[in-house]
Amino acid sequence: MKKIKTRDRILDTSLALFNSVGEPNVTTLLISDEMDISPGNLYYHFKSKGDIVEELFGRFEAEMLDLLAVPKDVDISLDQQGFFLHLLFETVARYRFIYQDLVNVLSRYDQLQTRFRRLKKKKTAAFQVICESFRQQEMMEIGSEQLQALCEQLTLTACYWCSFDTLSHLNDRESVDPGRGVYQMMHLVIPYLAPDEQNHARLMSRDYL
Amino acid sequence: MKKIKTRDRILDTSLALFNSVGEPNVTTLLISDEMDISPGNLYYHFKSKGDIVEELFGRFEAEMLDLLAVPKDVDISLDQQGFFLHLLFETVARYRFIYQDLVNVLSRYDQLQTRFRRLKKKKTAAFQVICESFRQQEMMEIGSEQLQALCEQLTLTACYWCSFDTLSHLNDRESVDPGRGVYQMMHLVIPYLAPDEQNHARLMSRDYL
DNA sequence: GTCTATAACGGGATAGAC
DNA sequence: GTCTATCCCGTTATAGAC
Repeated sequence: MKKIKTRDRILDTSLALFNSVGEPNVTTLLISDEMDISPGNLYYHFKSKGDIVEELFGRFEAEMLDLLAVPKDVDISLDQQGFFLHLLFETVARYRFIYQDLVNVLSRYDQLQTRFRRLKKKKTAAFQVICESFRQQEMMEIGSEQLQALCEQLTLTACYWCSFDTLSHLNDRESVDPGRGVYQMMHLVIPYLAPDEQNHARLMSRDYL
Repeated sequence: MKKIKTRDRILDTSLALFNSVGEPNVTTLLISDEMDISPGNLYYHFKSKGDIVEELFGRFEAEMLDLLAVPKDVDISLDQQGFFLHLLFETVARYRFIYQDLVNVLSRYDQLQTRFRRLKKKKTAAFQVICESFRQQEMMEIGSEQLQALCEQLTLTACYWCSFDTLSHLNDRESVDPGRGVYQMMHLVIPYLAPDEQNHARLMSRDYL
């Protein structure tokens, strides 16, 4: 059993603390305390708290970009979409601290703003590709104005469902169930699906509750 | 021209600053500086920064509760709903600082948590009443499972649209256009409306762009 | 009611020994 | 690589004069 490097342990515990009590409420002292190392040691590995945040954001960004690289002009099935949504919500949940105080976090680390916005655009684009595929397979019927609104709505929900959900149970902020989010997303799409697909999607969505 | 009381001026400037740079980034010094009064003077009127936040939240809460008191068993027209949404978004936009760093704000002033959650529930309930009215007028056809998902979605959007929108233009955080939010909300409802109403709603929604 | 001055605190960050 | 001790600064909050 290989020993995990201190640097990585810092990132891991930081992430856990950020998620559970919110990034602004986490001091460098708390992090080092939790790990039973000295504050100085922490600053040996990272020259500032901001650096930790940025590196965590970088990880998130990389995972998301990887996930959002949806191939164009390929037939996407409802099940594949469900799986995609599942992964998406799972990833967001793992880095939920970013979204929970979004404006605050982005305003303090301002190089993150453009990167975050790019991510948001990619998200919308990915949903557009998926819907486009559905449309080509004649599984979906939707006007272009509605499509635009739908994809925006999907992006909004992908970003904020996790925060919205924790509002309902602010007590235990450790565990987050991504299922409900997937369920909501599917129900956004369902009205625009062809009748047969609607039933399929409805049945599928229940598995996520 | 009557002189505005200092106490109220503090609340007003605080609100403006909170909205434009985020509550956590606003110090009591900044507030008093902006008003050209001394920090001590500020503390004469409010015993802490938290008190200012709480009083502003109280105002928001009162306005919202007033707005959300939708009468039951009354026929609601699409136009009335549009007006309601407009007021709703306008109010949220005026107190958008609460939502922009929601988790952070709620975690630091923990008595606000339950109050906020109650507000959220009332929001969902109000949407349910409206949809119920539509259904009774046979303007809307929707299953109870979908209805639940729809109302949750409406609540989510009502809460977060404003923050989501400012992400697109983080430069000027002073002005917020509530129109797009109303537009999105309408497009959530449209798929479940009867054909005639759909057209009406679509036309209406464009006015908000 | 409003001001100035200052105390008290907490968090981020550094220096230097081991 | 890790530790202890310490500095610096911003922020909240208070004391007391006007």
